[in-house]
Amino acid sequence: MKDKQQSGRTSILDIAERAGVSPATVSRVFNSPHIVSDATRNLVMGVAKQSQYRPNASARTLRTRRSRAIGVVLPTLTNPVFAECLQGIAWAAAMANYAIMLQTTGYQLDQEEGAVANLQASGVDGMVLVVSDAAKSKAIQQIQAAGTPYVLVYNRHSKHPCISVAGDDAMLELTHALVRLGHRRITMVCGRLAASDRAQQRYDGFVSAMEQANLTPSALIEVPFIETAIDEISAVLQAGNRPTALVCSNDLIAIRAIRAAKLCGLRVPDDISISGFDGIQLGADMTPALSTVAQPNAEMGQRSVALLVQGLEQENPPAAASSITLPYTLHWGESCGPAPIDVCPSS
Amino acid sequence: MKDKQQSGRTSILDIAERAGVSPATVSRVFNSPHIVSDATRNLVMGVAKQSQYRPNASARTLRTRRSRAIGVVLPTLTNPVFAECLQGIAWAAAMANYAIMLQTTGYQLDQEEGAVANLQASGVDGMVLVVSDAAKSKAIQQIQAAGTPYVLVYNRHSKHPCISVAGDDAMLELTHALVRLGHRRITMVCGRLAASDRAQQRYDGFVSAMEQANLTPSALIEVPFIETAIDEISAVLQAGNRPTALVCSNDLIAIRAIRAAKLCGLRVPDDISISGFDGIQLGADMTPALSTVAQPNAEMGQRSVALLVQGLEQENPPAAASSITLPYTLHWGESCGPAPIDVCPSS
DNA sequence: CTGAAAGCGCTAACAC
DNA sequence: GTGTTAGCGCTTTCAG
Repeated sequence: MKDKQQSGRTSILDIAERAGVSPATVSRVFNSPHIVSDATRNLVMGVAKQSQYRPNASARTLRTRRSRAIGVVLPTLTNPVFAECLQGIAWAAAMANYAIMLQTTGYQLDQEEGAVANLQASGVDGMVLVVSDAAKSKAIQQIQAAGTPYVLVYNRHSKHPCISVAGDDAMLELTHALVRLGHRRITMVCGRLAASDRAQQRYDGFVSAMEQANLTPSALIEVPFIETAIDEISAVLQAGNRPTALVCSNDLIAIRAIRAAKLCGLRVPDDISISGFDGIQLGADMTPALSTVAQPNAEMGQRSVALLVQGLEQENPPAAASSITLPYTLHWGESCGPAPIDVCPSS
Repeated sequence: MKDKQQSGRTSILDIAERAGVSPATVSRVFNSPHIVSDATRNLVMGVAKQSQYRPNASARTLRTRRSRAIGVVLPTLTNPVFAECLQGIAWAAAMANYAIMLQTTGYQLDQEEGAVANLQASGVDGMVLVVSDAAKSKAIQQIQAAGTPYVLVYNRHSKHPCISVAGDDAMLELTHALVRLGHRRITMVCGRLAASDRAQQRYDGFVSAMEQANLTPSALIEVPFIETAIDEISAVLQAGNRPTALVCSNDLIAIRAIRAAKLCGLRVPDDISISGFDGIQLGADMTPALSTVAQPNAEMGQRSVALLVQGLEQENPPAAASSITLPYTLHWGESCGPAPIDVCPSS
């Protein structure tokens, strides 16, 4: 009598039969409830509930060609900036009733392409991604070739739909502020430029600011993104005529720079000012609290999903024109201060 | 002549036709290449490649009842411990050629159930999750009712397959070490116990250690998981007869406690020792470097996927018996030191 | 407002 | 080694 549901899942046919209606009606109850009479709807709902019926996603996807899944491609979760963003993505996706499929690239270009390929194979409806370099990303080309809707986050490029912050402006503003605090010898510490167009843009802003202030930016320090690199930074801090300020391309690097400085016996910010970029939450809980350019990371994730979903629903994929530039905030923590006066004078 | 592929995706039928073979053969080429003759295999592969053919995942899933997707349920990505774990999950899943679908619960029980329901609806083959309380999780019951294979991470419970670390032992060991350093007034700062069985277990270890040392643990400070709570901690530090050591249930809380201490004018570790738990990577880059019980977070993620996938492949769902306890490491950073001698004597 | 029937793209018996 | 065929569970015209 009740041996029907034992093997496999209950299907729409079972529900139809038990409710004494056609499968089509059951389908309607789930997809367009309002076009079904109250009586039948309640009846079907009841049967479905007590049979613990769950529509089969693959069958639905196969039929409708829409998976309600969106692919997410991120460099790493080891940097909290992306974790925070992903949290925003997850919230927004849940709100919009989409599932998310995650892929991580480790800043590796071949992995980016692989991630995109996997996601295409999984049949996602669209993708949210942060790539190394939007300008020459093969991964993006693949996506476009397949006609999959997509939105970039953090990346900033006029030819793509992007949710981003004006990193160059932000860095320019930050650098100016440092100059106003009396700093003259300012060095930038960057993640590998080749692996991040954001770092490149931030560097540009830094250089502009220095030029406008008639200062020569000292040689850029390029460090790996994922490993620690405290040694490279220490070397610079121990050289003669060391910088009075270190401007870092992201918070993680700044935190390590602070450690490097302290290990060198320098006080932050008394002896040296150090700034970050991103506004990760932990930055505010450290001591000294990190001075940084705060980006609305979770919001950026949410917005990217919102934009993508909107494009999906109205069958009008997000285009470059719908890009959104979000405002940044200069967070003055405690890691930056006036330039020290007792340091050996410049040159 | 070439107007076949313009609408929709190319299917296995197209490839079969173009290659002059049957659809079944094309299927075989993709699923069991070795049972097809070299000649036909190469032929089909060629046609497939140049037609940019990608097997349709939903159709395959519908037919085989296996999605090659695993669901992941995590409390939050705002705590790097879970982000690091997720990174491990992502790696392992990619290695094993599985996709991952992510859901976040914010430590909310109803969200846990919702997440599981969504994942079931998405048709994942199995799930990896960390729940608030393994002992009484309705979410886990749902999973079991549906017969979906699953593995818990961080949670530790004899009735479930778990990848975990002995949090109680670890905390006991840590507390003993603190006692050996001369600390007598040690207070534990915990995330809400109700929201985390890990915190509960760690607390148990703390209490055991204190009892073994014939010390009375001062009242537990319970703080929220996600918000900052620096004020609550400061209050305790400013009270008379303050603790000489703060034992925190996770690194995030420890970092905030360090800030609270410093804001109260206390030096860490000279005036007060503060320890964390989890071993998030950032802890090592801070100054003082965080003293903590390090867990192999990424590895825990990897292992959980490995265990799950193995269970999936051999159609033998992971059981409690296959649980794995991973070793923890006491990381002595710089945030803990000998108890100060100048503090007002106890009672 | 509801039912009948076709088929989305793929795999797995089963024949040859 | 390869081809034929029958669905997996669902949605969606098209009738009524």
